[in-house]
Amino acid sequence: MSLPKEKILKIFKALSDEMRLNIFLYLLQGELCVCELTELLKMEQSRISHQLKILKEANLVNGKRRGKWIIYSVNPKIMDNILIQNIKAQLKLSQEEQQALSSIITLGFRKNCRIIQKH
Amino acid sequence: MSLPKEKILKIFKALSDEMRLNIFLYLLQGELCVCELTELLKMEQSRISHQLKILKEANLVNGKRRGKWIIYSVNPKIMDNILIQNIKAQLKLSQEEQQALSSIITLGFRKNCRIIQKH
DNA sequence: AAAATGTATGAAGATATTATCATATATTCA
DNA sequence: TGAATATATGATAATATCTTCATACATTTT
Repeated sequence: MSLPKEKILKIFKALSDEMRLNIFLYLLQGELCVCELTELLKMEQSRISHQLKILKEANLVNGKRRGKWIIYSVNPKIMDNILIQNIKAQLKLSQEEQQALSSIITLGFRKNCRIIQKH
Repeated sequence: MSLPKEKILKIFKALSDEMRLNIFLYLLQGELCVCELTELLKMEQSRISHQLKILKEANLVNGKRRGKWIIYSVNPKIMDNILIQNIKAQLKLSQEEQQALSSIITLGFRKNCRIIQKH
């Protein structure tokens, strides 16, 4: 699948931020809820949400509600694009990131998640 | 050739600007001096130069002096990268842009270039 | 050598992006 | 139903990026 220049530009903009690129790389490994991303990136929830919105608007990811969580995953349609396939092939999470991801999954973090809420 | 995340990030940043993306697409078609880019993009010379610097720092292009001109071209090394190859394959100049490029080349614009100088 | 041409660059102002805070909303749990 | 949890979002503050202007520098032309 080939995409028009504006869409590609939007994708570049979305991925031109380290934090968003990391979120995208995590999601390429599998679906995650916001609280899991908050834990993985050690950043405030609202910050994550804002970044997710930008990734969503670039059509890179989408989120669907499941219970009280919103589960984000890579938009399957965008994976038809060879550019995105190459990003996946070329960019990998670091050992530590991969490790952190694994523990969150195996420990079932989501079930007893406690988000850093300030209020 | 595979590139580390920081380099890819820098490339995304460089290409996340419409003007820079266009410059890069033009240069994918062949080398151009600054005054030719100024003509093609209808933008101020210093603006073009600043943008070229960012593309250069991302290792996407490089410039070498030839007479009084500085000729920019795509860094051949970066073309080893499959991501960049896909960008080239997927993103094309519009008809008008392609047309403008052709005339600049065939008319030998560079030789009697007059840059919009304000001073 | 002086003038003109082509390009680069630092600084300042103009814009855009991002982070943070406060709060709203939806859902679940007790 | 009320409290707690998970997420989203608008507004503002903090930063970063971009544009423009003035000018410097290298080369060429006269």
